[in-house]
Amino acid sequence: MKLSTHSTTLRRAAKSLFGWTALRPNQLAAMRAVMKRRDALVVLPTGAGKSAIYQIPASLIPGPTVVISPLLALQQDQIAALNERQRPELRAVRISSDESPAQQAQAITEIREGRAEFLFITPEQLSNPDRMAEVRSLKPALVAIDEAHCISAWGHDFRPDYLALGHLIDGLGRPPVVALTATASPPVRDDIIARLRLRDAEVVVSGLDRPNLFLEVAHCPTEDYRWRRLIALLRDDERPGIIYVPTRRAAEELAGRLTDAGFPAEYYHGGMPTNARAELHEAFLADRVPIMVATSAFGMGIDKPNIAWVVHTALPDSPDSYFQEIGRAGRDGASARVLLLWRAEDVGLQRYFSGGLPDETELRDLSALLRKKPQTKKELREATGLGPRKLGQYLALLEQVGAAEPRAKQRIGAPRYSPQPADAAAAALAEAERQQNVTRSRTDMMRAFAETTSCRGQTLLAYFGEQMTEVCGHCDNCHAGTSTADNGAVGPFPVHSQVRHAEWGSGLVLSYEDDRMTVLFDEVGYKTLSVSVVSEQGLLTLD
DNA sequence: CGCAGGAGCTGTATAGCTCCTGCGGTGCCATACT
Repeated sequence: MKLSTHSTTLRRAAKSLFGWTALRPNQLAAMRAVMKRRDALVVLPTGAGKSAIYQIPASLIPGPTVVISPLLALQQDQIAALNERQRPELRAVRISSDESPAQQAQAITEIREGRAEFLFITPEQLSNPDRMAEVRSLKPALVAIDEAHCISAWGHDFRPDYLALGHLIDGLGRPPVVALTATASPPVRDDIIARLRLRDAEVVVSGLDRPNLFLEVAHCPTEDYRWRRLIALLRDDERPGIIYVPTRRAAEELAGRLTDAGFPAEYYHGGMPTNARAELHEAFLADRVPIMVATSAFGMGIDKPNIAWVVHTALPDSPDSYFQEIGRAGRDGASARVLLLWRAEDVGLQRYFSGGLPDETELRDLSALLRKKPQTKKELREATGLGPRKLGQYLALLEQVGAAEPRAKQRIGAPRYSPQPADAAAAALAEAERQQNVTRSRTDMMRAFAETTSCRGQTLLAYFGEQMTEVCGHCDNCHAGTSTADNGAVGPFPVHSQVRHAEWGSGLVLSYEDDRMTVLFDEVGYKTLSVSVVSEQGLLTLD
């Protein structure tokens, strides 16, 4: 049988290349989809052998594999791990701003001559049409998108080239695509599939419940109370852990204060020199740093089994970030503690980060400029006086509404049938508002998680579209006995059904909890509604 | 949006209040220097 042939081949390759004697059912299902040249979206926790899902099939399929990965440091680790094995069918090279033109040319040659299998690259590199043509000529047989949630998390403003990945894959000749991530809520999964334009994708999702993590939340009205809760945990548990703080300054100050108090701590944030970051990262992995105080910069690529606790000293921007960050604890299966110390005022910072709607006039002028002739970002910056950050955000928005597109030689122009500047600006502004609504509603959901007296495991997993039939038994509310056990609560509309609200438009029913239901609306984001009010007043209809 | 820190006022406590201003995350890349 053909399927079992693939399974046998895959198992044999796993044994030969990695020395593994078995593959997990999830791994095997995803690998078989890749072998059959089907698109796939894989949501598995880090450490579950996620990379092997593309690496093993890639070694078997003729033709090279393009690996799109967001961080150069992460790429470096992955390339080193592959090349350490000294197998030609696993050899990896890369093209990035870290390589000289000569090194870049050599990487291309190695792939072309079949001496290397994997080409690691960032979306920013591929968005250069000249680079794209070069990679396309290698005739890649597979594209792997690592940390695929970045498309949703970063694409909209921070790294706009992530948004264009669908186009970029088309530019490579549309080989099969496998997208991988450790966390993705249902709307984020949909976003990944839509943006990458995956066709009939095989979606592999593992169970998200982490029974060895004890979830705990404390409302901290004063700084002093927060400090005492933190110290209590550190006294209790001398194993290594991470403290997430909201700002760079908080990272430096808290690390200093803890060290003075007899808890040796280091700090880590994105404003530090690259080599210092690399050293700290390595020291933490090697158990030489017991306590790491960090901003969200400390994250991807931290695959350390014995992280025993994760503390947040402020409300994260979303359950997505929170789940990703607490997920780094207890990978070895040992019991681990997860503590959120928050105040309502924390929301202010998140509002600032999500703030700043574009200026419609500036958008219109930029759109008009693009219609005149294709220009480089530098030329556009000089002509408009916009900062690089703002310009990037505006161009991404205009691209989404069909009023901008990349051209050769790093220029950006207007598509042939692009809308009039005034229309483009209005559409782009509306899109920015929609994105802001959704982002802010995620923060609302994070706050709801912090404030709930129900089971936290159920609440968190409901956000990710997983309905737990029992209370989790590993959170503070379960421990205190306040978790209500009216499991499998049902309401007037089935979970995952499409509904419509007169004001908020269409949305997706995510979960029920007591008398509350959570709906994700396309335009305004997450909303929690009272089931009885919805029923009595007929607020929702099936869409 | 909310905070920290400085300025300035009050009005006699060499301190305490209020107001104002500036700041706040995540990382590619390119370019211009040394």
